[in-house]
Amino acid sequence: MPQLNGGGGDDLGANDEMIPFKDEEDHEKIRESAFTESDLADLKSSLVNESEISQNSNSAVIRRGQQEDQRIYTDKREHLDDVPRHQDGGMYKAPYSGYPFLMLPEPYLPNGPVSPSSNKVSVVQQGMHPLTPLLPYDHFNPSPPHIPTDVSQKPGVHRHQSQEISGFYSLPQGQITPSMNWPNQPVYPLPSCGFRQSFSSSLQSSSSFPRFSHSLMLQSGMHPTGIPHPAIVPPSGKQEHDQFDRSIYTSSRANYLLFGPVRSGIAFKSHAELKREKEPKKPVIKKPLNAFMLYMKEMRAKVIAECTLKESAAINQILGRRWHALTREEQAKYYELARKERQLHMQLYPSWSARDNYGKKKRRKRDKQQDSGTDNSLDCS
DNA sequence: AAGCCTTTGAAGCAA
DNA sequence: TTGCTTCAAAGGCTT
Repeated sequence: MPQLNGGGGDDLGANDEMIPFKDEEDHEKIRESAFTESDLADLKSSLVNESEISQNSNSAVIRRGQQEDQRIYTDKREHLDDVPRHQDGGMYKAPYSGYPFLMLPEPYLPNGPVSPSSNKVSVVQQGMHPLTPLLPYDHFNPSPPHIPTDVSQKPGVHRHQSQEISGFYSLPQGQITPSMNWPNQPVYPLPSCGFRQSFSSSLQSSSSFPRFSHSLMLQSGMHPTGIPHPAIVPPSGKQEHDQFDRSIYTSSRANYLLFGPVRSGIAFKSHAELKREKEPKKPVIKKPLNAFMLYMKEMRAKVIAECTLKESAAINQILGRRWHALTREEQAKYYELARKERQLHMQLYPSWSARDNYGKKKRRKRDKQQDSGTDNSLDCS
């Protein structure tokens, strides 16, 4: 299995990267009872009950149990390592286009070169998982014979560049595809039926910039390297708006200077406000996706098509069941992918912390639970 | 318009 | 170390 690199090499939380498999028996039971595409109708009708069950059971207890199981499973990881990996030998076709898996030229990476041969930029095809187009799934083998997988990235430990990453994500030298338009392209696989608009081509013109003229690309949604990145999002959707407003303000101020306060028709903002406006808003760097999130991204469209469902909550319940029904090997693909995601994320944003995004939501779930009193579990009769 | 729902996993933090 | 909290995605729904 994605080896999860046991052996003390995996610093990216490999120990908790595998789901708890209580034992084979349970797993088989899960698989037997797992959602099948043929019983879609049953699923829809039972969905509520399932959610009720899952909600009524103490989630904290469940989590705790899972964590314990994870510990148990950690011990089993040696087993997993014996499991044939990616038997299909095919490509991992995750459509997720999370990180571009760029090979950043030295000047672009805070920590220096990714690899000795890193003077190139690799980009993934749009609409595909960054690892997909370039990497046969065999590349996910965490222990390529020639590449050490040990990346020490514990908190507080210097995150050195992973040669593994460079080995994984390199492209033919100098290759840049015109598809590096992360911010605008949907991260999702677009099903053939297309419930979304096609990829934006706004940055297709990026092919016109010979290499990253990064000084011109330092805008929201772009990594400081000048490379757009899906993990970077504007602090709010209003950013363009704000800039627009500012331009209006600028011209209005000119009017004020020319025509005075009456004809200019604006009330000037306080010095503090002006200062605040001048400070560039920090783009939000999102958390890297975990294995389940990657799985959801890949499978959501499929579930939507199969179940004719649209509500994410319901879809996620299905995906949660399917996730548990996956074999170790199947899950391992996503754990490994998630590990790569975290590695790359750490390389791109060495100083980023998940804590940075805390408090983004205005109303915490906890607050709501306090408000509602005690039990907010579903009452489906 | 903003938050909720729903899932699992990773990370952060307090005890 | 343990246990809890928050966030990551997503889109319909609720407030």
